Amino acid sequence: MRKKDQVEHILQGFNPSLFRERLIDWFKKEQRILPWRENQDPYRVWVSEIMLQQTRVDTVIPYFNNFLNKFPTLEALAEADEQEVLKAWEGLGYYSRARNLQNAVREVVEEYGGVVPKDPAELGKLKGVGPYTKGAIISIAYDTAEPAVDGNVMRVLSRILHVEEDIAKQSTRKLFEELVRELISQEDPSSFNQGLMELGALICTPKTPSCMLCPIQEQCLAFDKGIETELPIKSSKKKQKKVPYMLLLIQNEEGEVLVEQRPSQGLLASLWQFPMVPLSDLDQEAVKHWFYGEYGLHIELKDSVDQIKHVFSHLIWEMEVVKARVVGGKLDRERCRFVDLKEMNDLPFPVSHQKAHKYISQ
DNA sequence: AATCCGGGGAT
DNA sequence: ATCCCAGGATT
Repeated sequence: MRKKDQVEHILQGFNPSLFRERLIDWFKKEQRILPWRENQDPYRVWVSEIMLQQTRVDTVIPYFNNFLNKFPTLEALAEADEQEVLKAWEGLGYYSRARNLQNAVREVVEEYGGVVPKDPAELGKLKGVGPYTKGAIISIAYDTAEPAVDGNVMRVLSRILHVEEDIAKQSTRKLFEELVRELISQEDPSSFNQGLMELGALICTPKTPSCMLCPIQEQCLAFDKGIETELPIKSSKKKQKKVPYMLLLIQNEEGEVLVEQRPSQGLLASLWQFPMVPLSDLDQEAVKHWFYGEYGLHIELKDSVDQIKHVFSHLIWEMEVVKARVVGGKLDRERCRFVDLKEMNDLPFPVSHQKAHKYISQ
């Protein structure tokens, strides 16, 4: 009840029909030509929305085209091998998106007869489909008037309507959803939602918005007050923790390299990597001993060839890349084996470990 | 409400 | 260096 009063207060004196008209006209004229805008196929819209989570349009385009080539339909993706799906996602990040997408697609094929649900509640139950993605799919693929509030929408509306709530909070996203429910076009919710996001991507950008080109300039409270770069307000996140590792490039007599598959949950789940020795609780002399205990192999450390720093959203890996060779023992570890370079190329590797590929001797 | 989960581009 | 990106799941 309080949030409703807040919505009413924020929209006091605002002209929604003028806003809708100008936004949609601008979008229809200025929208970018993008592969997922070729048609309204719910599967294509779905794949694009998952890929676009926390990921820029220019980054997604080649992945989207490749992915739709390999998995053209819901059924094709449902039947695909998970490793193949991860390989198609390699380098895109947030790999649980790929696994959740395939899980959800399989559910749609089995439980919904291969038809992406049109009911928001049903759609929202699917793995990886949250409040934003649900609204995006339902409005873009099915022309249903539901909010699709992402970072762009919160930035654009916080400026136009002068909202000073912290957009890092979940409750603020809900506030914007209520605002969009009042503003959204019932006639063309797809162009309205996409228009808000397109405006955020092309005009109402984070640092230096192009207000002189904005179709909504006349209605924008932030522009009127000259505070557009002060909005939105977002609390800052804390910085990443550094974790030191030794990355081992271990080759046997045949020149094959030791690789292992990461656990099926957590960071970089199910991707492949080179053995990493945690150094935070280990001095370098103890590495060989630790490695024998974990892998059953006696190794001899050779050259240290590089120092790789890889930044994640919540931590930083600092990896010393060391070459090594096997001098004895017997490999005894799950999800771990020697592969030649041809095999290695078929396995999905995180970018952090791709950086070490070039140091492998031929 | 916090934290986890990738990688890259813009500033 | 810092921010942010067509966010969601887990705790």
